[in-house]
Formats: sequence, structure tokens, C-alpha cells
Amino acid sequence: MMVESATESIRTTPSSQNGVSSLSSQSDGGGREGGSNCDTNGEISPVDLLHLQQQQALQAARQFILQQATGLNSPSSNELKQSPVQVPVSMAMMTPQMITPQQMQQILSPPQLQALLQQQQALMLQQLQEYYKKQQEQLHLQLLTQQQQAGKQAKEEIRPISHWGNIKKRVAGNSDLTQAGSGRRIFITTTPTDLIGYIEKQQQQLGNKQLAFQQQLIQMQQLQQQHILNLQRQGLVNLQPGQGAVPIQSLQQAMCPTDLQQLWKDVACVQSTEEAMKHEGLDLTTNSSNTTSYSASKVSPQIPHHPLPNGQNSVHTPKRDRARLFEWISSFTKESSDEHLMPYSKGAHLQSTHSTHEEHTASHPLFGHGECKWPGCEALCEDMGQFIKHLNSEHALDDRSTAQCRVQMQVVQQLEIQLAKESERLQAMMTHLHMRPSEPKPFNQPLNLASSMSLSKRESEGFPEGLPHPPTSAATPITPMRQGPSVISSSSLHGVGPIRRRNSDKFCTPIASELAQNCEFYKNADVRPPFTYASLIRHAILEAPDRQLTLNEIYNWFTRMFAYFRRNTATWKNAVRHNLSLHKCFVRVENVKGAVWTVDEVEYQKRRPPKMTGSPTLVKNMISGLGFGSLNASYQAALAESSLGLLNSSTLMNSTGASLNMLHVGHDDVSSTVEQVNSNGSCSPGLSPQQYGHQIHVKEEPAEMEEDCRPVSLMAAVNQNLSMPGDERDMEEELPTEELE
DNA sequence: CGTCTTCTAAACATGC
DNA sequence: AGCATGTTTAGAAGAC
Repeated sequence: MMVESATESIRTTPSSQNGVSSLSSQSDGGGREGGSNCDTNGEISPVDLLHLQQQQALQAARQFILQQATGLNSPSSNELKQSPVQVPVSMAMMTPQMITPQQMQQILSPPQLQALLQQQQALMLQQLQEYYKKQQEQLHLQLLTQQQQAGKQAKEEIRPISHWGNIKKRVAGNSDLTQAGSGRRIFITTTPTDLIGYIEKQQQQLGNKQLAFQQQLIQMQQLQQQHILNLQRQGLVNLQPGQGAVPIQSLQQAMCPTDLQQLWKDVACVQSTEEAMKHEGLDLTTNSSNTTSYSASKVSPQIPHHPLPNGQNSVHTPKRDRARLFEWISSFTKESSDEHLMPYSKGAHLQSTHSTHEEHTASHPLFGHGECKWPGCEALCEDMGQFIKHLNSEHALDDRSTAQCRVQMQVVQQLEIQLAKESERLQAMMTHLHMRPSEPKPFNQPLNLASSMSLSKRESEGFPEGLPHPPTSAATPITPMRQGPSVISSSSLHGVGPIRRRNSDKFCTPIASELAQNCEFYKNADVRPPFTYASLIRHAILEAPDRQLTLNEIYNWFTRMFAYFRRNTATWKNAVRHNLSLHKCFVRVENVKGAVWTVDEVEYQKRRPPKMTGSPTLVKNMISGLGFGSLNASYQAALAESSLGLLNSSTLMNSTGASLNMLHVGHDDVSSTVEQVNSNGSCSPGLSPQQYGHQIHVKEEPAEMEEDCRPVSLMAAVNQNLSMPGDERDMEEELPTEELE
């Protein structure tokens, strides 16, 4: 509440209308502004400065989030181009004026959309980390300056905190400090030791306030994210690209996990949470009943344009209020964590754990790049031994470490919420793009990354291996017209009711690669896969270790691989049985255990050519990407716009190369398919055409093998989509249109 | 407009 | 009888 009030002035500045430019201006001048504020306003304490800095940073983060949240729907994001801040992938989401969500969906496959979101977050994370570092350094300088001005009163002996130890270093290295904002150069006449003493005293005095502030921030973020989530849900349903009535102010309050990283640095300023709690007679882990008086405060953060009342300055919060605030926080922490994390707790925790350990080194999770990774520490350690020593001395089991652990738990919790939010947003996006807009589907299938991952592993082990594997994985038959499955064919966009998915088979879709790429998506999203029953059944059977499955096993495969097939079981099971019986390619074999189903590849290949009918027109249309031209144009524009400045050209180059490569391959594949068709169609189905046809089919398998063995996780998906040409390939599948002409 | 393919639904048979 | 499995038919729909 206080945070919002404190940032209100910032938010209402003209520059805040543009989130990114606001960020950039804050990033460039935030520190200086703070400095000059202190010069002109003697009432502002260093703590105010600190908080102002934090709020500026958080505001910037919110605006990032805002951009993210409104990126798809914002009708005008031209101003983004003006931003000097480079937000690589997120820009792809910020240029929606080029493509509607529906087009986006047609253009991008589910994992691509998912990856875009994730890439965006990852990049935001990086940028915000850098930004925060910058901010913090400025902050330290200002703090020191302010504290020097305030005088030296260091009398109490306070145990230094590593975070402030860093300041010591900085102070020692900066005997003269420039107060940029005022333009005055201040020469510090005091010794660093004096300053440190003062700082530490200040730190102790501020400890409780800091802690309250941090705790409150966390809770604020939870509230905000929940609110944003709700807004997003509504926005995805209600907000169309042409509408600009996005509750921007409320969305600006969105927080991102990066905020929490900043929190950590600030939390390091808190001397002891336990001590604070002793003083306040509070315990974060207990649920206080005295929360009714703050019920209004709970709600208020969710109200756009209505920042928290009475939150003019968190620094001036009286102790009593802080105590009550603690109560409120602790009670709400319980609430939010219990209520909102439940459905996602498993997967979300996995994810957050994963990301938290992103930078772990092989030696010690808390030691990397010569730095102690203890939250807020960053102490430099030459080697492992020194680090261990440091760890034992500085981060021993004491009040401070315990408190930090608690905060870290909250950080994780927050990340979980964030993940849940993003997951749900993804679900909403996918649902919106796949289903009829009038039929918003409930997300009654929570993500379960744990099970998904384990399943994927197991499945990858059991993948068919009998088929020959051409050495060139690039030979994976990807053609421009294969966007049907890879990009979720338009028919599948409306995944309710009868669906014609002939595109997938017709275009010799590499179901395996598509499925491998979108495996996680289909497992979790209630989206109909753009494959025929026959191709799915065949895939399931071929995926089996001995290439045979009982009917029940096929059922299980369907339900396991596709969330969509976890409902309406009677319908699709009937269809499966129907397909098994109908298609000659499925052979029933009496086994000892009973009957199993196998695939007659020859029959399966026989079955496919007629669909092509060898029509030159069809082939031509396919090659020219008929029907996708306009989309391609817009998508290309959007992609170029988003990628050029964002993907740092390397990824773009890769994808361009990949697309060209794929284009070539795709073209070849089409040609070969045509050739196959002609052979099968006009000539007698001799051995060689069928072998050729089989060969073509076989070309799909390597991708299947490769990609299904890839580690699957959200983070992995990000990496895959960031780095693997195979994934960019999908994004580029639409591009060849013009290049081919 | 006809053909092909796919999907859905349903009826029916068989075996446990 | 109920269920799982398997076969067959019919109709609708999309693509060509």
C-alpha cells in the first residue's frame, strides 16, 4: 500500500505513460534525481531515498510487466520502438498491431507462444538484474552522501552485513563521490570506517522498517499478481486488438520475480528479522487474527488508480503500524500461499527451483563466478575454500540467516505465484486462440511438470529405434505448408466439435517432431492436437518399445500425451477403435496376453499418397504458401521488428539460416513427395516408389528421436526456443512464402 | 458438384 | 449384466 502511494508520483509523470521509456529514464537518471531531491528537500531521509529508488525500480519492473501483459492486446505499441531499452523477445509480444492474436496463433505454434512468454521473462530478468545493480550502486552512493551530510553518529556496534560489506569496498574505492543530481562534488572527508559505522547504525535503525517494507512488498506483489491475473483473464477474453481500454494503471502494478531479487539485496540491509520480530512481538509464521482492520488495505492494491491509502511514505510508518502490518502480512502470506499456490504448487515449485538454481555451479549452489550467491551477499571469494569459510562465518545458522531463509522462501513462493500466473496466462492465451472466443474453457488441468517431465523421459527411452536415421537432422521434412501442425492448423484452432485435420497428414506432417516439440503443451493444454486419429495411433504404436500396443495402451497413450483426450473419452475412444478397424495399416495381432495392434508401414504409406493426388496445383499452392501470404507478410514484419533489435541478431541469423535451410529442405521434401505421389499414382506401386515413400517417412523419425529426448521443462523450452534452430524453424516456416516467389 | 478423407455417432458382435 | 474390445455403417464436413 505504501509502495503504491510512494510510487504514485512517479507513475503519474508523463514518462510513465510509456513504460519502457519510463524505465529508461529512471534507469538513467533515477539515482541522480534522488540525489538532487535530497539536496532540495532536507526532510527526505536516506531511507526515503532508498525506498524511492526501490520504488522506481519496482515501478520499472511493473511497467515491464505491463508491457508484457498488454503486449498482445495493446493496439498501439509504437512507442516501444522509441525505447532505448532493448527487450529482445518481449518485443515480439509488443508488436501486436501487426498481427492479431488469432493470426499470432496461426503463425506461432503453442510452444512458440509459450517460449515467447518465457523468453520475454528471461530477458526481462536479465535486464532488470542489470538495471537493479545499476540502481543499487547509485543508491549506495547517494546513501553514503546523505549519511555523510547527516553527520556521524556511529556509536553502536553492529555486526556488519555482507551487503554493507560491499559498500565498504565501494566506499573505500571512492574517496570522493560525485553527487550527480546536484551537480555538486562532495569530497568525503570522513574515513570509510566512520561512514560504515554510521551506515551500520542507520541500518539497524532501519532494519525493522526495511523488513516490514520488504514483507509488504512481497504481499503487494502477490496481490498485484492475482489482480493482474484476473485482469488478464478478462483481457484475453474481452480485449481485442482494437481495444485500448486496458487498465494500464492497474497493470502497472504487476510485479515480476525480478523485484524479488532486488528485495534480496535490500533484505540484506535488514540486520535481523528475528530481532525485528522480537521488537514487534510478531512471528511471520503465525497467522494473526488481528487482520480485520486491514481488510481494506488488502483490497485496495487491486483497485486501479487507487493506491493504498495512508501509504504516503512507508518510512514514516510508526512502529505500531508496522507491527500491525506484520500481522497483516503474515496472515495474508498464509492465505495467499495456501489458496493460490495449491493447484500449481508441484509444478510451480519445480519451476522455481529450477530457475533459482539456474546459475549454480558444479561446486556449490551458493558459489559462482567467484561470488557468494547468498542472497544479498555477493562477497568475493577466490576459491571454494575461501567461500566455505565465508559461508560458515557470514552465513552461519543465526537469526539473520534464518530470516533470510524465510524471505527466500517467500521469494520462491512469489516465483511460484508468478509461474502459476504465467502458466495460467499461457493457458488463457492458448485457449483463447485455439477455442472459440465465446467458449472460454476452464483450466481444470493444472500443470504438472513433474509428472510430465518424468513421463517424457520415460517415453524418450521407449522411442522407436528401428528406422534408419539419416545423419542430417536438417532433413527433417519441414515444408512451408507444414505449418498446419506446427502452428496449430486453423482447423484445430477451434478445437471443439468435428475437426478436419487433413493438413497434417496431407502435408506429410512430421507428427513426431511436432509432437516432440509441443509435447509439453499438448500434455498440459486442453487443446486438440492437429493430427488425425490414424497418425496419432500410428505414432503411439511406433513409440512403443516393441511397436505394438493393446487398445488400452493406446488409450493410455492418448490420455497421457494429450490433455484434450482426458475428457470425452467415449467419443475419442470410439474413434480410435473405429480407426484401428477401418485402416488397413493397423494390424491386429493375437498375442499371448491378448490382442495387440501394430502398424503396417507399407499400408500406411500407401494410404497417404492419394491424399496428395499429385495435383500440381496443390503442390504449387503449397510451395507458395497459398493462404498464408498475408499472414506471412504481417508476421514477417512483426518478426523483423521484434527480432532485429531484440534477438541480438545472432538468433535471428540462426533462424534465418535455419529458415533458408528449412526452406530448401522443405522444398525438396515437397518435390520428393510429389515424386512419390507420381510414382505411386501413375506407375505401378513397385518396390522402389514405396521404398522412396518409406524413406520420406523415415526422414521424420530422426527429429522424433532427437527432439523427444530433449529435456523438457519450461526453462528448457525457453532455451530450446532461444537456441535451437529446430524450434526457430517453426517460426520461420511461414517465411518462405516470399522467398520462394 | 463429385470424390476423398476424416471425424463423430451409433449399432452390433464377441469375449471376459 | 456390465464392460472392454472390435467391426461396421451412416452422416456430416472440409479439402480438392
